[in-house]
Amino acid sequence: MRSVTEDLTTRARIRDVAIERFPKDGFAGTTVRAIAKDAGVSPALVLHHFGSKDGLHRACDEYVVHMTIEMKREAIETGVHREPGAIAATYQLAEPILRYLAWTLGTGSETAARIFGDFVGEVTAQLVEGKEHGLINEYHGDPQKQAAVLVAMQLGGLMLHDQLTRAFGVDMLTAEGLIASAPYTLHILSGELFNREIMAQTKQTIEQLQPTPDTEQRATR
Amino acid sequence: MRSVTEDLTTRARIRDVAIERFPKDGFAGTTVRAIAKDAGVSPALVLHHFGSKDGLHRACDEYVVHMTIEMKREAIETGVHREPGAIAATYQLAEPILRYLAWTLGTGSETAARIFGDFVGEVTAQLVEGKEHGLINEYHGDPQKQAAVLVAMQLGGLMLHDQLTRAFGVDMLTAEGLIASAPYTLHILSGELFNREIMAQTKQTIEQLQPTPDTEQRATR
DNA sequence: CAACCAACTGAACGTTTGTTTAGCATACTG
DNA sequence: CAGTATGCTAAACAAACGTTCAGTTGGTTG
Repeated sequence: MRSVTEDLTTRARIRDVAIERFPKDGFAGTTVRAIAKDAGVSPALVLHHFGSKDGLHRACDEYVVHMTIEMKREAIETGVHREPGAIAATYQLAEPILRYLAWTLGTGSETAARIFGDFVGEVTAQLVEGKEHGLINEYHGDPQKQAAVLVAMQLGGLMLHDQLTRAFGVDMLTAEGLIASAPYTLHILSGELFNREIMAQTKQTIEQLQPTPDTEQRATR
Repeated sequence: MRSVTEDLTTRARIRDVAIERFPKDGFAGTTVRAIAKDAGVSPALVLHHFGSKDGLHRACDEYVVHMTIEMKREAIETGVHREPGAIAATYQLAEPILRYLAWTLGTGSETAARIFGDFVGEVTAQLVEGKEHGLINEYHGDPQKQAAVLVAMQLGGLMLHDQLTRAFGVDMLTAEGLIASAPYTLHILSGELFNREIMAQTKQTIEQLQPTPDTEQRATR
């Protein structure tokens, strides 16, 4: 498989190197000199293009957010469930992007909050729409909070891809890994794993521990 | 509420400062001088007690793993669901521990693999036992893989606690946050959120995309 | 009291860090 | 052809880094 980074602008090549390095060694742990060496340029050029190390960080964030949106759009247009070949190609290209995304989400940065917020917004809409299409039975309480928990669950798999890769023996950031793990995820989400009565009962027990609603607005169904 | 770090050994105080700093600024981003300043000692003393910065890192890992085991044991003994006051106190003490844990899991270190592996082992046992007690209906495929996905989902909430805290308006690393979010989690796990038929059907569709089993050992139910 | 040991510090060491600056080549523009 | 951006580098800079070392406390032991 051909390397994608062959025929790129030098600027883009530097950025791509940074996107690979930051998640691996952290921001402070990644030196400008290391990035320059990987990209085959002088350290000065990195700063010539991005102004500063922070500037490079911002550029990486911007690019990854942009690519995430682009990937999502493309996935929808292609039709995710119908073309496993296409989604595989997308994933192949996007592995560093996903890795960077997972890293950013763990940093608690402003970008992380933005990405998480976007996902929650989208899933919230899907929850409301899903009730019409029949995919969603009924969400509990505030749909936005329901969406946030759902997104956190999903992203957990992304952030722990290294561990899941070890557990499954397949790279979790590829289509193959997704396909291998999806049945296990769906088994849980379809309610087939846990005993429904016991879980529902536990839920009620915990709901009784809720602090008094005070003057807070209460979420309605 | 009294600070817990008042009447501690200097060595312990340094370690606790490091446990707070590492997740916030990363390992490379945290300087020995900053740790020393926070602990009110000289930088030289940090290295006197831990040999090197890496030694301090190892000591933090060890301590957090130890505390995690201790907390789990204590939670079981106290009876998690019966004494909200006790669990609250435990959480109060353990917030930095949980934060450090979440950070470590994202680094892909050896400690992260160990912790994740421990969790998976425990949940796997719970899955098998759960079938007898009725909590578990039936797990899909390999119980260890099922456990891994489950653990990743759970830890997703831990690793994204900052985002969930914002979404819920309550600190997710406290008992209050746990209680606030638990009903939403249980709503999903009890199969009340998604339409079961559609999810089960999607699962079957994806199972058909599975690569040929080749010579791999196949997981049995 | 002398000897000792662990806890602790101030000052310094050599490296590495992000960044700056002056300058070189190439290619486009008038 | 002169002029001027653009992409790029080598060399150097001050600051900050992890670490070392000699030396000072204060309490314990013989």
